[in-house]
Amino acid sequence: MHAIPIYRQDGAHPQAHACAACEVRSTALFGVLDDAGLDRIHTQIASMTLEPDAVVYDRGTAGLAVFTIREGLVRFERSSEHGDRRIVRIAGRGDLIGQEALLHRPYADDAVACTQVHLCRIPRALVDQLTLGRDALPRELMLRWQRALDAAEAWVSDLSTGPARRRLLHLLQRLAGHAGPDSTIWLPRREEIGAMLDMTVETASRLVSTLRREGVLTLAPGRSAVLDRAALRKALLAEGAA
Amino acid sequence: MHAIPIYRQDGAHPQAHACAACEVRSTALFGVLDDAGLDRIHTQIASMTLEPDAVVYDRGTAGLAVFTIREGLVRFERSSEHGDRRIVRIAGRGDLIGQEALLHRPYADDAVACTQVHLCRIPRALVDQLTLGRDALPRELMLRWQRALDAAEAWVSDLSTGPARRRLLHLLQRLAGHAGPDSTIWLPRREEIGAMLDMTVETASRLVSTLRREGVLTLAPGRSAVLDRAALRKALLAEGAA
DNA sequence: CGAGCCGTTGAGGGGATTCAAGCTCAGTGG
DNA sequence: CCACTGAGCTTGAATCCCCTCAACGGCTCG
Repeated sequence: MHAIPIYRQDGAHPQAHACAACEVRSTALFGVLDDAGLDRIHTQIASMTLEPDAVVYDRGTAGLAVFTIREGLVRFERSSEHGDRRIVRIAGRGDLIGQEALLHRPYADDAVACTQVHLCRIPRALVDQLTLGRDALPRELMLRWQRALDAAEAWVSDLSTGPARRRLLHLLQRLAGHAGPDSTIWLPRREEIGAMLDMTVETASRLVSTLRREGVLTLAPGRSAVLDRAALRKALLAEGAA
Repeated sequence: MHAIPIYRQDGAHPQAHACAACEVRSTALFGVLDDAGLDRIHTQIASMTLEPDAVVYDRGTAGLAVFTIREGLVRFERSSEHGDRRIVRIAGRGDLIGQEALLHRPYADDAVACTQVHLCRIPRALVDQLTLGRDALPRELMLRWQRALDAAEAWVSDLSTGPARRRLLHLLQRLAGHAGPDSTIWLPRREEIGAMLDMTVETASRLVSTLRREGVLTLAPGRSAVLDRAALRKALLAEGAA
């Protein structure tokens, strides 16, 4: 690890400034690149902002780019042949999404913004080009793949197992991981909770209300809420004991 | 794509013969290697056979090797802090497992043989060494990672969503994908079905019995069964219509 | 042969769904 | 300004699916 700035700050291109100011640059995909590789990339990376429920990409589309999440949450959806839709994973700040594009494969899920999202769009060709000859980048890529795989498996074991209340508590715990230090989390719509945890909106609503009455959760305006982390831990512990 | 044999057949080392005879060599990890890279590897790859319920590796262990499945099925398990265990994914012939070892990370799951399993154990150091300078291998690795990710997400959307009967039908459909042309599938124990689909053994038993009576399934000795693929399709279709 | 595991089936209860009715609140147009 | 509307959330009552508890039969194995 070096203390050298990862992205060069002397470029004239506007994106150079954006990269230099990027809050996640130390953990981002190109964190391993040196100056030699970095001069070329600013002009090809586009910074984008999406509003909640905006689509990043559609399942089945031939992808030409991967995306780094600079800020916000993105959910991955699949709908079965039966028509019902299920959220299979979420990704947050610092995560790389749409990696299947690098393999010239169609996107595997619908990717949709949960909150307002700031993304960097990285063309496939750029990664291909940087990958040749180097071996730090492939390793970095594989690391991200493994992270995604781990998240997907954890989704099965935490959010798709056991009674509804426990699944919701696990979801809150996970959302807390994406929260600021003030414990203000993004709280999904009831319908979205349903799609994440495979339950109806009514059940989701009942459970959220119960947790609110128990003091685990305090609703805040605009799809957000404040968590009592201690109470959440206690509630999760009580689940296990039973 | 070339028609050249992927593994050299003139080596004196016993593993060279095993590799030459390997049924999955065209789809295996080293399928992209040329002769130059192949001479060294035979001596380092170990062929192994495991009986059902034998452990390939344990979650949390510092892994020193990845494995290619030559034959059989392997399941990935996680147990929550509550003590209950959930199967989060299965892998079959041609799949690469334990890839996190390449990143010097502990294994993410318990990996357990479902059927009798034939594996090739590939030391991490060997892959590291072959990766340097080349770029075909990283691509091949990433492809496998993406496959695993896709499988994990499909597990959420197919096997963890909806009523018990539909989940079981989806599981059978998936097992059919690993079956021979005679439609004889490996049928998990009821307890294993429970861990895969998050249901009790009693429910699993009842549903299997029902499908047997409906003619979708015919039990065969030794944890196997014969599927009526047409009846299965019809049953799945009926699920959607309702 | 008894012990133990696995699978099956039954009866009863509970948790989640279904169906249904209000509620709040932001946006719209009279 | 305010009724009107529709989307999202909440709550209630009835139903049903699945779990729990329980008993029993087949099978392997010591």
